[in-house]
Amino acid sequence: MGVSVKQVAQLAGVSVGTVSNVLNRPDTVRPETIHRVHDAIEALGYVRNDAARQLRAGQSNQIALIVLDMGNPFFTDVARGAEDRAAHYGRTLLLANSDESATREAAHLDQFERQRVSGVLLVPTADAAEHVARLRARGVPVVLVDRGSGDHTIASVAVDDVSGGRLAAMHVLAQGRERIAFVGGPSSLHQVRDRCAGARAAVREAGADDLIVVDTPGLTLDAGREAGERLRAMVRAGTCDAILAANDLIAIGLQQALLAGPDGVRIPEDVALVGYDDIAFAAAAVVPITSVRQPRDAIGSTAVDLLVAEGEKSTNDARQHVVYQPELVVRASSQPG
Amino acid sequence: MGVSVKQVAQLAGVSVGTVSNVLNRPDTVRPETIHRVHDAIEALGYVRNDAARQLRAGQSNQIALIVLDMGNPFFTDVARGAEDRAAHYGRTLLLANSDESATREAAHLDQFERQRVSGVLLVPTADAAEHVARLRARGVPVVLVDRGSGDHTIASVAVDDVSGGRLAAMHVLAQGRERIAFVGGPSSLHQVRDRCAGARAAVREAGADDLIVVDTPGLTLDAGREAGERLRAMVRAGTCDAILAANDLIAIGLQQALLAGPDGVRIPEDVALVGYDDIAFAAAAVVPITSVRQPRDAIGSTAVDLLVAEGEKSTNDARQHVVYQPELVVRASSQPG
DNA sequence: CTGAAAGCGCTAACAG
DNA sequence: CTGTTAGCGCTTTCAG
Repeated sequence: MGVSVKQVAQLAGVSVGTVSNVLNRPDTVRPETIHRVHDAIEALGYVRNDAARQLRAGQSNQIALIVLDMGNPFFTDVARGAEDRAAHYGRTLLLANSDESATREAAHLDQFERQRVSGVLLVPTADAAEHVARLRARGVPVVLVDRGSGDHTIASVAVDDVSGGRLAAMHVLAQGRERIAFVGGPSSLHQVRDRCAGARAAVREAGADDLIVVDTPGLTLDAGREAGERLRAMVRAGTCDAILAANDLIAIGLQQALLAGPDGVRIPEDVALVGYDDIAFAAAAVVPITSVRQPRDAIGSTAVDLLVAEGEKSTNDARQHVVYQPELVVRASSQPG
Repeated sequence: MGVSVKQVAQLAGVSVGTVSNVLNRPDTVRPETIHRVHDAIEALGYVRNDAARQLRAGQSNQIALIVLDMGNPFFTDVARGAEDRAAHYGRTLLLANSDESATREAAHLDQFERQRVSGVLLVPTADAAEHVARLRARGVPVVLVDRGSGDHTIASVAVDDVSGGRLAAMHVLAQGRERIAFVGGPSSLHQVRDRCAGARAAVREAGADDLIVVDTPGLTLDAGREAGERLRAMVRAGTCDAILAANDLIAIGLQQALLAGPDGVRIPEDVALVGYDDIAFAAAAVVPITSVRQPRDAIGSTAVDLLVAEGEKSTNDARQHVVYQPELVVRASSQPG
């Protein structure tokens, strides 16, 4: 079948040990021998077999990243940041998508464990705790991404979502809006809960009406559209004058539904709209969407840094928890009007 | 380090061969033994080592997919289709991003070759021919995606981009638009060349002015915005009344720049805009964008089908070439005005 | 500086 | 039905 070191060695007239040395520690081999070996490799089209190498080594140099939704540009940006950083450490990034499903998440984790990846970056689903515990029990380094871990022994990189929710709410409150809705879900996701909690706190402090919470089955364009149908009626009835979305996909979907049809409402005149993540498409929407920006690249690259640092710790050492502060980017969808 | 079959065998009081049988051919093992082995696996937290298994097997059951831009929802949709289909065959999909760079593409291909993936689905960069030839010489099955291969011995799944370009052009020509621009690049990409060629052919046949071709450095939002700055002036000067974009990211970027500022132009009154791919965000743009739809999921899943079929062929057999027909989805950005 | 040999964890014969 | 054993391709001592 494949070409192996043995054949290379034979053609070059050396032993397999020497071929291995040429490949991994060229400085210990005579230049002329190196040359001969390289010629043989070229001639035979030899390609190293990672499975064998990894079997020998005991683990791979691959890092896995599991995100909640590959269709969300927020996560592809995080992935890009992680991939670049991983390359910097000479590691490969394996990308997987849980689609917010704990089952799919578990399946991917199993697969990665069998592959003996050197670590896992996980944007966890709601029910991830158990899977994570199992992984760590087996000694697989884990970094939680886009979510602070309550557990001090698990490293994490996150954005202060409570603060982000507060930021969004205070922005619309400052314009005198008082009937504020928060749209997102499932509420089992921490991102959703925290952003909602932040918004609710701001609303309470301002003495406005209680936050209207609209639950959605997921953080997608479609979910946003569906919620928008319901909210359009509320806006027309005057029971809602500002909407905070749990992410930009929801916000974009909401906007489409709010503007649509003969009974469409005006943004921001009738209702202000604020998204979350500040993906590139938020600025390109029908009415450009105000959004809470997260440092997407930095989240990914920092996660890789933490994972690499993880290698040097024992299970019970304290872990690092990086928390970024979000930032409000104001656009037309919430312009005072 | 890790727990191996040997330890499982010992605890269960059987031999390693039996453990392997329990795992891979349970029907050949007495139920009670199976039970004992499973208990031991559970107790020890045994996880199969894929590297060893794969080394033994000679190749993995992983399929690789390399796309041009993970940030483009078109490709994530293709990837989703491929992943689902791969799972259906009991295979895992490895996802990688070349970012339109032949260097990155080559690096990923090398990596996948070392991993002995069972095949590669490739959305090729402009300079991929050489890499592909090398892969195939080593016996790695390859399916070209989103691009018909001139070579009959390489399987491919594609969309008729010439036809798609023609569709877009005929649509705006039918509205009496005669000064049509095509925006996209780099022109080394076949997608760009074919779509442009189709548009040009339609324009010629209609006897309109020659197609104005605006080259961009990539198929991204940013590239679209930059091109939009230039085109806005042309529209105002009356030298352009319709724009065909090589994809939706370009179209969305274009639209942002065209509408922006005090000298912004109106869409579709001053200029019609047509995109390509029909990603979800096209419908959510400031002015919803008319687009040429491709069957994204089907492209991904068919690619996997072809790759699997590939397994049974010898190098010189003819390969299958699936070509989908695109479909025009008309929205406000090109509404007769 | 180079060669010989052991062994990583697994599976697939082949014997029992 | 179960046990024994020979490698898969590689790296890494340990001798030469």
